[in-house]
Amino acid sequence: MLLAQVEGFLEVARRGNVSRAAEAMFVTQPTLTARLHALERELGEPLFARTRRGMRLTDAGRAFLPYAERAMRAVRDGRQALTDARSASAGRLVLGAAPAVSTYVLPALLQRFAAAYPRIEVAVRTGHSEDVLQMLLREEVQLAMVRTMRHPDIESIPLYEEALVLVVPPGHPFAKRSNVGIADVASERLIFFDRTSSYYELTQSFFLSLGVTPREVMELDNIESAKKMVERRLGIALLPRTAVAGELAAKTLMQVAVTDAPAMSQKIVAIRRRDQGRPSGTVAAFVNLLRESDPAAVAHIASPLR
Amino acid sequence: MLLAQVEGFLEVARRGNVSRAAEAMFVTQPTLTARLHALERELGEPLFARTRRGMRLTDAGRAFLPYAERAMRAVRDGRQALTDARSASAGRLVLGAAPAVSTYVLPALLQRFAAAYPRIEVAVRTGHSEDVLQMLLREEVQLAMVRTMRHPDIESIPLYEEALVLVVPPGHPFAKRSNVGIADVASERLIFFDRTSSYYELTQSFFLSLGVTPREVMELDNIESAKKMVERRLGIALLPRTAVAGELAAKTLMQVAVTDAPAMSQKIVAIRRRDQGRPSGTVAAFVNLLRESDPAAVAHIASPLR
DNA sequence: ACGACCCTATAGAAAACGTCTATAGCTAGG
DNA sequence: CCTAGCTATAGACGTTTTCTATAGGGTCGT
Repeated sequence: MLLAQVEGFLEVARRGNVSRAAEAMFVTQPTLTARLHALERELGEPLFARTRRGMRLTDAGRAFLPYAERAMRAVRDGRQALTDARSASAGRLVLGAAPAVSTYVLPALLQRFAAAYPRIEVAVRTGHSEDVLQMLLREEVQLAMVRTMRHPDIESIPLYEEALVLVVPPGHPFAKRSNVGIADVASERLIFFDRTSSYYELTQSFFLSLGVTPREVMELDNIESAKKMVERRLGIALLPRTAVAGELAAKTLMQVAVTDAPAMSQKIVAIRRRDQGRPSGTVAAFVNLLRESDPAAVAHIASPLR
Repeated sequence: MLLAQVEGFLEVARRGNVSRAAEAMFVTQPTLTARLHALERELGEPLFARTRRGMRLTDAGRAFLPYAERAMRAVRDGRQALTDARSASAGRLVLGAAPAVSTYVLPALLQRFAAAYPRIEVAVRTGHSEDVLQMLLREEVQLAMVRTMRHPDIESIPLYEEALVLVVPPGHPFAKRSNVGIADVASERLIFFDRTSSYYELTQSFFLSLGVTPREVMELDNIESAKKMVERRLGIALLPRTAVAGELAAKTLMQVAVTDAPAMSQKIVAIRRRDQGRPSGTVAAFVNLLRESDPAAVAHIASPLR
C-alpha cells in the first residue's frame, strides 16, 4: 500500500470526483484512477461506487475512511514535529546534571530557557557525575552538565569553572584577617558534604597534598545543609561558589581568601554522546543558551533562595 | 513519502541494524538503506546516527518514531476493519424501518442478529415508509424495511406479506359466528390508527371499494393504543397480523375471518440504494438473516410484550 | 429526440523508480 | 594485523508509474 493511494482515496472521498481530485493533487485523472484501483485491489473490496455523477463511498469505503485519515494525519503531524524540533520551537529535552549544577545553576538557566522556548518540555535527572554519565551512555538523558569527565564515546563543551571557596559565618575571626593561611584553616572546625561526591575527594586530597590533616567536624550529604551549619557557626566550609552566591550577596556568609593555597576548582562541562551527530533541535537550542550565558554568573542573579 | 519507508524506519529503529531489518522485511540491505536515505532526505533530517555497531536513532528520529508507529497502526487497523466488515464480524449497521416493522418485527430479528454478530453495532431509525425512503436516499440508513415502494434508485428484496386481520375482543359476537361479512364489519364500531400511515389509506380505500362507509369510532396514532382499545371492547380493528401475534397467542384478542372480502395485505420489502453495489459486510449479513428467517413468523415467537 | 458535455475506464508508450548483485570503506576485536 | 561485521555506493535490470489520447456511457438542455 502506498501513501499516495491513501491520500488519493481521501481526496476523492472528499470531492466525490476523480477528475477534480486529480487536479487538486497535481496528477492526471488516469493516474488517480489507477491508484484507486490498486488500493481497491489490495484491500480486496471496492471503496467507491461509480456513478454517472462521480464517485460515492461504499460501506467498505466508509469503514476505511477514518483509518485513512488517521494515517495521513500521523504522517502530517510527524513532519510537523520534525519541523518544530528543527526550529526548536517545540519538543522535549532531557537533561542530566550533577547535584550542585542541578540545584544552583540549572534553575536560572531553565528559567531563561523556558522563556525563550515555551513549547519545549524539559526534564532533569540529577545524580553524581559518574551516574549521570551512565545515564547519558544509556541515552536516558540527551545532554548532561557535570564535572570534566573522560570517556571515548562522549564529547564535551566547556561551561564554566566552579571555584571552591572558603566560607565563614559573619563575625568569624577569619572575616577580618587579611592573612588566612592553609594551616589556619586546618585548625578550624571544618564541615564537609557528601562523602560520595567528587567535591569531597577534591577537598580531602587538597589538604593531604599540603601535608595538612583537617579536623573534620561533620559531614552532611548535601550542600544546603552544610551552608546552614556554617551559618549556625558550627564550623567553616569549602563550598562551590555557585552554591553560596546567594548567601554571599545577602552577607549571611562571608568568603575568605586563603593566601598560601592554590585556587581549587573543578571544570564543569556539558557532555553529549559522540555518536548522536551534531546537536539537533532542542539540544542545540539549549547548547546555544549555554554558550551565550555565563552559567556561573546566572547563579548570582537568580539563586534558588529568592 | 512511502509507507515502505516508514515501515523500514520502524524496523531499523527496533533492531538497530539495517541488515537484520532488511532480512526481516525480505529485502536486501541496500534496498532498505536506500529507503532510509530517501526518507531522511524528504524529512530533511538524519533519523539515524550511523555507528560501527549499527544504527541508533537521533533525536529527530526519536521525535518521529511515535508518528511513524501511529501511521502504520492506522493502516494495519484499517485493513483489519475491512476484513472484519467483509466477514461481518464487526462494524456498524444503520437500518430504517416503518413503525409496524420497527415495533413488531425488528426486535426479534435484531435479537437473532445480535446473537450471531455480537460485534456489530446496530442503529434503527423509524418513520413512515416515505420518510424512511428519503433517509435511504440521503444515505442516513443503509437498508430499510418498508412497504413496497417504487423508486428508480432503489432495489427491493421481498420480505413478507403483512396481512391485515380483523381482531375483536374475546366474547365479541363475531368470535362465535361462522359467517362474518363485510357489511357486518361496517356496522360495527371500528378503530383505526394513524391517519398518516399507509395502513389507514389501505383500510379506508378497502371499505370504499366495497361501497361500504365504515362507522369510524376512533383513530389512534399508534397500533399499540389501538389494540388496547379493542381489548377494552371499544370497538374492533383491522390490524397488521404481526402486530397482534402476541395477543392472538395469549387470547386477549381474537381473529375473525371476513368471508366475503378479499384478503387485505401489504408487501413488506427491504430496500437499498441501487448504486451501492452488492451488499457488503454488515448489510450482507443482515440480508442473509432476513433471507433465512421468516420475518412475519418471528413476530409470533418473540413479541415485544414478553 | 438528439447532440454536447461530463464523468470514469482503458490503451500504449515513455520515463522514473525501486531493487538487485557486487563491492567499497570503515571500525572494532581477536 | 587481519578478519568480521556493519553501512554506503555503483551500475544494471526490471517493474511500475505516469503521461497523452481516446473510448464508453449517461445526463441534461435545447
